[in-house]
Amino acid sequence: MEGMGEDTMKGKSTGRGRYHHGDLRGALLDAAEALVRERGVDGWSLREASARVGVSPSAAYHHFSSRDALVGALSLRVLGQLGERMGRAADLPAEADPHRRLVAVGQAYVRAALEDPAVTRLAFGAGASPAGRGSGVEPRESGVDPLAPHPHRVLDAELDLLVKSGHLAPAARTGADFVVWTAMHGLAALLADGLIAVDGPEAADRQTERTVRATLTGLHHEATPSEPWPTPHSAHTTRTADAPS
Amino acid sequence: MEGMGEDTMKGKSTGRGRYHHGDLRGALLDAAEALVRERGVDGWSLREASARVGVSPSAAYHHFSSRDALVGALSLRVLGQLGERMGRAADLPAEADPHRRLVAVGQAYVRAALEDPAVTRLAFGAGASPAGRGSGVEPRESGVDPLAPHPHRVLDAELDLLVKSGHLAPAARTGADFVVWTAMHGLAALLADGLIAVDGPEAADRQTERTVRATLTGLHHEATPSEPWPTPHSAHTTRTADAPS
DNA sequence: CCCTCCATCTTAACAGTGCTCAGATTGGTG
DNA sequence: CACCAATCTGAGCACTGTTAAGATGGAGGG
Repeated sequence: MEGMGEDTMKGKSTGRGRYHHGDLRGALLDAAEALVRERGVDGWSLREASARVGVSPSAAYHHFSSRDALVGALSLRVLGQLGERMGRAADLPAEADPHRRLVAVGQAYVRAALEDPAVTRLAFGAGASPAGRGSGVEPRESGVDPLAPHPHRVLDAELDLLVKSGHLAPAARTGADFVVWTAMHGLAALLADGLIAVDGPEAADRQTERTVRATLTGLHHEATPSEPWPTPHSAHTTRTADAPS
Repeated sequence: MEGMGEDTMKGKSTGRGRYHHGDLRGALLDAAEALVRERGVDGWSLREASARVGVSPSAAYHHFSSRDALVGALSLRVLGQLGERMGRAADLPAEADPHRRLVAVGQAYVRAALEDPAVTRLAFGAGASPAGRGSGVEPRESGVDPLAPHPHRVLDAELDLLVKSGHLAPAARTGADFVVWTAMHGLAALLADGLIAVDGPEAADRQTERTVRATLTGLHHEATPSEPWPTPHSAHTTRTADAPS
């Protein structure tokens, strides 16, 4: 779905051997994303990404001021894609019920974390790195579709819709976005970090639905008893701190 | 509260110059934790931690099979401390109301993330690293109080109590721990990753209370309209992907 | 057409990293 | 006291992020 189409202009094919790559910045982002997916958030190096693109290590520094900047840019791109995905999920004509729309948004959010845990982890965590903020020179945020909405904004719009349609009391609207975001994000983070395991995307969807609905109507007001539940990857049981020789 | 008391047995003082350190493993964990606090999850090196303890870099490898193993052990220790903290918060005689107990547990969880974002991030994220699982030799999980309960277990017990006291329908009990954990964890993760900002611990406490209560009674059934809300550190606005020279 | 400009990329190098291995140093045990 | 096994040291390897100085070649003006 990506990784092909390395140069959009000019002839030739892979860009290997070409001195001027065409879109090195994008290619580096692609390579980094693939590496993150393959080997985890930190299981790769700038040099490796450069080599994969067919370029010397220092070439990357003409597009990103540091490795952290690369990660930050990738984070932005992934967050944008996530926002788009959420928006698309909400606009599916399947069911126009505002509750269902919100559930769909949450499911898109959580599924992304389930399908691509490492990339999602990177996307969420890039802001906390020490050099994350002020390492750059110029803010020109190229490479990212500036129209791509942040996940939080998509959620916010959805809640407005919920109020307008009379499904949420205006008094409860203030800050409700954070409550719902928190719920979605918690599930996504627990899955991405491997602290919880579910078997299959459908199970994740059910869990997401219950979580989102609970924040709206409350666990107290549940009708249907429910099905198989996540299993905790209990760190105390599973993970071990080892001592060698 | 920690970092002092380097050698519990034998005389001398700092352990510097002593060939046998006494408790190098613990000292390394302390140093690593301090470094994480000071410079972020990845802003430190094994060598640096070793140097801070006054020991050669390779000494660490007699206690941890790799750097990742150190991080994993630290994660376990921090999670244990978090569990204890949650348990303590629940047992405060302040208010015995089961709802309030659950809120207190959540507040302990979230406050930890707020006070020590980097360490908390490490604690949660250590399991997802590629070498996290099978890198070790022997599972002897020394150094960690084996009685320290995992946060999830504390939460679970609290929900049982909620059912026993008639505040939660048994039908809704199954999987409710995951729903509540998800909510707490989402807030903690968003705060630790800097995707949300609140001003002061009290604001965080209020947000936590609302979040936990929402998962129980639902946003729909809220009575009191509420106060200042978190501000999104909107990544699209704040963070920038930079391009040099 | 050529020629200059300058963004783009390269080669070379530096300090610092995780990790290994052969050997020095010890506290405890026979 | 002598030994042993645990503990720590020192040197060294392959690799990392990052920087500096020089090569390359596409774009635009003459």
